[in-house]
Amino acid sequence: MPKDLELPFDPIARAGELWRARWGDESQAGPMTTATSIMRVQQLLITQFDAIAGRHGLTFARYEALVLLAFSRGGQLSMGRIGERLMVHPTSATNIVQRLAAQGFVERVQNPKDRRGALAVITDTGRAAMEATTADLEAARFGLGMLGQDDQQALFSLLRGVRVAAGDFVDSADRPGS
Amino acid sequence: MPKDLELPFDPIARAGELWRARWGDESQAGPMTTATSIMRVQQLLITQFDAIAGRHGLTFARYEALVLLAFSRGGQLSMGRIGERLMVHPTSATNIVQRLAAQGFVERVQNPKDRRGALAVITDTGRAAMEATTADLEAARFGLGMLGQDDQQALFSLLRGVRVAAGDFVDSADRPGS
DNA sequence: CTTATATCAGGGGAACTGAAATCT
DNA sequence: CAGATTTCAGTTACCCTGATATAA
Repeated sequence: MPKDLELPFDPIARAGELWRARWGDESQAGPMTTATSIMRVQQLLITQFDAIAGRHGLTFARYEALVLLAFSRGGQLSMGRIGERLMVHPTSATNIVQRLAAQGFVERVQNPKDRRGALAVITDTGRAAMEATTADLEAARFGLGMLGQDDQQALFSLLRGVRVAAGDFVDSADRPGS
Repeated sequence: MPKDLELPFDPIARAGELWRARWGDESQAGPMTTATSIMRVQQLLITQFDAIAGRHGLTFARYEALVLLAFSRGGQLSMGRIGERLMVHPTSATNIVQRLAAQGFVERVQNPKDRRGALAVITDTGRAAMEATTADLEAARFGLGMLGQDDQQALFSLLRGVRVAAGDFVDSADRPGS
């Protein structure tokens, strides 16, 4: 979706003004511009991240899978758990792992404890690609270097509220009775 | 990308802890978790928006194009301007308009002022689909109904900072000399 | 038998590149 | 002629659905 063309005005703010003019209702223009901003910033970040990961033969999605494996015990995980933790469909997990395997970044082995199951195991070259990508992403400060630590923290908290409300996970702080 | 599976913990916060444990460096775990949060929230929103637009035969991308046309003089715009304002590649603009035209939501006409150019003109049924989708999105408060007006405004401002830094548009407030 | 795990086949919406046609 | 506008063809990456094989 990306594009970099520099407009002399903020297109999102302008859309908000049109919205306001048409419905004269700040209560709708606000959420609309904020939602649009989230989408635009995501687009800016993913473009940047994919470019960085691409320098090491990865996409950001595949990089995330490598990070997950690298952080797991023995560097291995079943397809099911990968899908779960990456929040993608099981067939997407299979697909991602197949691509990584074709590149030699992971190896597919049979799960000895469940012969239905396959395990993805990160290889040394996979670990190296992951670490090189990580270093570059850190150097780019994950595209958010312009935010001070307070702003970055505030942004995380606000977004966390959205995720909790969407039922993304059970916020244990929401269950005082347990 | 979506999935709705409810985990008993915040997977993003957990990834942040692992990051912190490995590199012992808050300055990296913070931006990383915040960036991941942006991506996840975008995913939650786009899934919801696509579902709503789908009730009216649209995707969110096509809905955005209809909104743009509806707000334009005469309800018409060239492919180039559509791509520019939607921040998508020109070929993507062509593609979106072709799909809308196939549905009868826009009509393609020759630009009388530039015979190279085509114009997309929104039709009455296109306008109706757009307005029905808008009503549903507003009812859903653009997926951000859980945020108070202050929080919503704060979120917009923080994201605006990211957009400005990325050079998405020229912030006139950044040019005191002009 | 039911359930779980993973894969395969197939499709959709979106984005890109490169090349071409058409017009200014 | 050069440059702009749009389209076309082909590719890629991703995510999904539905059906299937295999094992728990």
